[in-house]
Amino acid sequence: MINIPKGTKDVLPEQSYKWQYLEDAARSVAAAFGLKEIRTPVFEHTELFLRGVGETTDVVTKEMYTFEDKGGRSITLKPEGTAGVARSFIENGLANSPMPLKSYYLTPCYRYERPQAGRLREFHQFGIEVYGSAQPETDAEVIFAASSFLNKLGIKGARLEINSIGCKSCRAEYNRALKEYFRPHLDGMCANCRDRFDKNPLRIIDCKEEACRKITAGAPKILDYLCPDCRAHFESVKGYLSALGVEYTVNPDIVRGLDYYTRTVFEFVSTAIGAQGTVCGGGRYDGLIAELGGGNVPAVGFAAGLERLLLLMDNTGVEFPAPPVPRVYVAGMDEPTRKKAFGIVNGLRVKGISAECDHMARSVKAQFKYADKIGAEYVAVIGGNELESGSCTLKRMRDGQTFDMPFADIYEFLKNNI
RNA sequence: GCGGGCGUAGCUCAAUCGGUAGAGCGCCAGAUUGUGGCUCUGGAGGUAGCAAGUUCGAAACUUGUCGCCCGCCCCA
Repeated sequence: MINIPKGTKDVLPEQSYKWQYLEDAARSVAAAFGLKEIRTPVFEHTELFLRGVGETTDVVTKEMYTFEDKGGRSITLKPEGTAGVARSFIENGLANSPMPLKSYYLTPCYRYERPQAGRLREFHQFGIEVYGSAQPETDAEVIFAASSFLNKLGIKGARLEINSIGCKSCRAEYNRALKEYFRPHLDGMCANCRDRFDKNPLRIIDCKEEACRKITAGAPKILDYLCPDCRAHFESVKGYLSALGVEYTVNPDIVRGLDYYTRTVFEFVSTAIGAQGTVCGGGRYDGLIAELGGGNVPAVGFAAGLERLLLLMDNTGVEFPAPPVPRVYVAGMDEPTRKKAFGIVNGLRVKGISAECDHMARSVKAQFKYADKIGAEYVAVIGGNELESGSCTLKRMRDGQTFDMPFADIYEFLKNNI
C-alpha cells in the first residue's frame, strides 16, 4: 500500500465543495477590488527565493523543497507566492502596464516542516499583490481586501494586528539600537537568538522563548525609531483603515519571517485553530522588485492560508452553502425504459440541468434509495405505461408531492421550479 | 531539527488478569408483484501499521521500525 506523502492532504469529493466555495469567494473579492489573476509556475530557480525571500530566513535555510533537475539546474517548489509574481512582473515588463498593477493568485505552496494543526507541507494560498503604488491608501486597501475576504466567508474570530517595521534607513538605526540593548543580555538568551543577534536582530523580537521574551519586553520598539516619512505613512494607513471602519490593534512585535517586508506589516490571527494562529499575513515590500533586478517599484500584498481558513470555519461553526445536488433522478425498469431514462437524463444535462440515472442495475426501490442519498430533488420512474404515454410523474422528494407531465416538458418544469 | 501522544473494519471506537476480534455508523441485498426517509432481517468488509522478542498462547507485554496527531521552532 502506497500512502499519501507526509504533510499532504487529499480533498475528497464530499469535501471539495468547501474548497470551491473558498476559491469562489476569493475570486469574487478579487474581482470587486479590480485584481486580475496571475499564474506562475509551481517551481522556480532556487536563486529566486534565496534573493527574494532572504537567505537567512528559516523558510529558505531549512524548509525549501529543492532539487536538481535533469539539466543540472537547482529548482525549488515555491514556498510562498510573492517571489514568483515579482519575478514575472520584472521578466514580462509589467512595469510598463498602467499602474498600479493589481493581481491575485491561488496557488499551492511547499515547505518542508513538521506538520501539525494548520501546518502542512503542501498548503494553499490566496494572495494579492499590488505593484507601483507607495501610497498609504493602497496598504489600507490591501488590508481591507483581506478583511472583506474573511467577512465574505463568515469568519468572525480573526483579529487584525498591524505594525510598521520601517524602511531600510530607519531599520538600520533600529537594528543598531537593538544590538545595543541586547548585547548585555546575550548570555541569558536562546542559541537561536544569539545567532539572530548578528544576522537579523529584528527577528529576536519575534522569539517565543520565555527567557528571550522577558528580555525583549524591555527592548526598544521599532515604532520609536521610524523615520518621519515612515511614521507619517503608518499614521496615514491607520487613518484610512479607520475611515473604512476596520478594527485593528497595533502590535509592535509583529516582525514577519520574510525579509522583503518594509513599512506596513499585518496579520489576521485567531486562537481557534491551535498554535498556528495566523490565518492571513502581509504587508509592504517596496524593495523586492529592485532586489530581484527590476526597477524601483513599491508593492503591497497579503497571503491567506486556505487550509487554516477552512479549519477556522469548521472550528467556529461557520456554515458552508450546501453543495449542489442533482435536480432530478430518472429511474428505469427494463431495457427499453432504462434506455429512455438514460436518454432523458443526458438530454437534460446537455441543457445544463444536473440529472442522474442508474448505473448499478438496481431495482426501482433501490434506485429511490440511491436518489435520496444523493439528494436528488425530483425522481421520475419510467415504466411501460410511461413509455407508451410519453409522459411521467416527477415526485418531489422533499414533500412527496407529484407532478405529471410529458417527457418533453421536464426541462421547462425544472428550469422554472428553482 | 527537538519534545509528547496514538496506531484494531471505509469512519468513530470497544473487548476484566495475556486465551485466538466486536459494536455503532456507512456500504450492499431483502421485508409479495413499479416508489426514498423510519423500522426489521441478512451480507460483504480485518496480515490488529510492520518486524523481531517474551509466552503453551499476544490486539494486549518488550524492543525496533514506519505512520499519524499535537506542541516547540517557523509561518499561511
